[in-house]
Amino acid sequence: MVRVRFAPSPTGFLHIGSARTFIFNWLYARRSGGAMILRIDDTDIGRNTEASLQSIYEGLHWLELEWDEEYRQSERLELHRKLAEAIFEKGLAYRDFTPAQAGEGERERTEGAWLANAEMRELPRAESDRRAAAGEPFALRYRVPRDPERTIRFDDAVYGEQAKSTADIEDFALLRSDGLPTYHLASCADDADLRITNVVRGQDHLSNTFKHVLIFEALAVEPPRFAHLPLLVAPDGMKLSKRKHGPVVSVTTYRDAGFLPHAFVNFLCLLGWSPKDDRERMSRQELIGAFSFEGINRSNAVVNFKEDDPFDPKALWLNAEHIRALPVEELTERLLPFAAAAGFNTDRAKLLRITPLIRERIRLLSDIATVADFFFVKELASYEASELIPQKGDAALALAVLQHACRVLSETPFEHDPLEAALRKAAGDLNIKTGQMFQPVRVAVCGRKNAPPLFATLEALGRDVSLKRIAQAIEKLQ
RNA sequence: GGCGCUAUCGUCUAACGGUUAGGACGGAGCCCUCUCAAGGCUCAAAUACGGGUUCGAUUCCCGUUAGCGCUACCA
Repeated sequence: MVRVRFAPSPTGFLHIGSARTFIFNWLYARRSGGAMILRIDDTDIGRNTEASLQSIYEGLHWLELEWDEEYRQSERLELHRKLAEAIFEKGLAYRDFTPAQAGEGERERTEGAWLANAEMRELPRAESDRRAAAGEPFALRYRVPRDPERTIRFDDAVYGEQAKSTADIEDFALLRSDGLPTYHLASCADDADLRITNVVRGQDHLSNTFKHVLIFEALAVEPPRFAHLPLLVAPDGMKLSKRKHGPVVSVTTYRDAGFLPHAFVNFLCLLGWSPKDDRERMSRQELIGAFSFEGINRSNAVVNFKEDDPFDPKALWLNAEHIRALPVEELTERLLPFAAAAGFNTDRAKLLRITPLIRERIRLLSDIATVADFFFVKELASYEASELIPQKGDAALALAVLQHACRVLSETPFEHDPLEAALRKAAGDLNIKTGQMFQPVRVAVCGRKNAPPLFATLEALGRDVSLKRIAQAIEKLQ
């Protein structure tokens, strides 16, 4: 039974790289009929925030990603301590009474010194026990095999065979001097206890994995299968960080801008993974069906955002693709909150008529605010009278067109086909091109030149509004 | 500094020794057309560099360079 986990530390808003890690875990779990576990890695109590925790839940819920089990490391500290103790009793760890380094300061890197605290490593057990009993604080360090040195190995599902000499692994901490477990210990202890079969996480943990293999060995449990994911980086090649790159790395930014959760998941999947058959837009089922570790790349992927445009153009395109693939009813449902946020007075029934007119013209759900405003506002924003003048025409022609349109429209049924027939005939009456006929009418009713097809627009707007706006345009021209 | 990982169009990627190095986004152009979109077609655009191995390297090996990661009693 496959068991995978996503283990965020609640120290900031949900990062898109974290979301992607969740997704790859989830895809693998769903594909193999396994369990998806959410484990909150909150052992660093000082840095945890409730807001961050909420942001994780919020982001995951928005993405419509669900999990089967949930744990908090802070509630499992007994287990961590017990296992650390067991490792110590086996002689595979030692107490380090060196006071914790204050501040970050430059550490001396004289040859080998960083590897271990030789004095503490060799401290006789009796003395170690005495000092501990006397209440002297200590950190517990893993006693990495030195003599003879060994090669630690594991087979990464993405990066292949990995090997590292113990001569290059430092005596890392298992327990801090306040008794709390470090990430390495807590993570491995929980992975072992929760019977995690596959650890899928960011490549920044690739070199840590050797330490983890050592911990599993000390715990006498078979390590899980590892799969490391290439990192998401900024256009300058730097690892995406909440601090440096701000809102563009936050999942909620994409939600608020009007990305469809499935489109965003689709986009994230295509960063560092490929179905290898040129498919781009994929449904969730297709993603689950196509997912494999073999499809994962080994090099970092750039999220192509810019300062003036926070969204990767491909993400925008993919979102538009998903929008166009959505049934009108569902798209309308998704659009409703964005229409409300734009201050539009609307209801489901009205929006249902407008959705088909804008679905090919929006890339983000929030685009409804700028693309469909004229369907909702009472008064059109003011525009230049010159906009009403058609190609190869003048104000007089515009005026003639609008006056004629006014007469024709007041006696034409406001439905697509009759409107088209009437306005085409009107162009004939005036002996002008259809474009010259349509453009002034379009500007009059929409307030601008670029808008959805005219007849459907008129139909959606209705006779009263259309005629009123044409009358106002005529006034503007006089 | 040490250790590790990576390197194909601007970006995301395909090609697991033999291809005119493919697709997508973005860009340019054309077509369609009542405008804008959408759609269709076309074009420009890449194997970091140097050595090997091989009849033949994007692909395998070594080196260089560059980038990234780890090197905390953070995760």
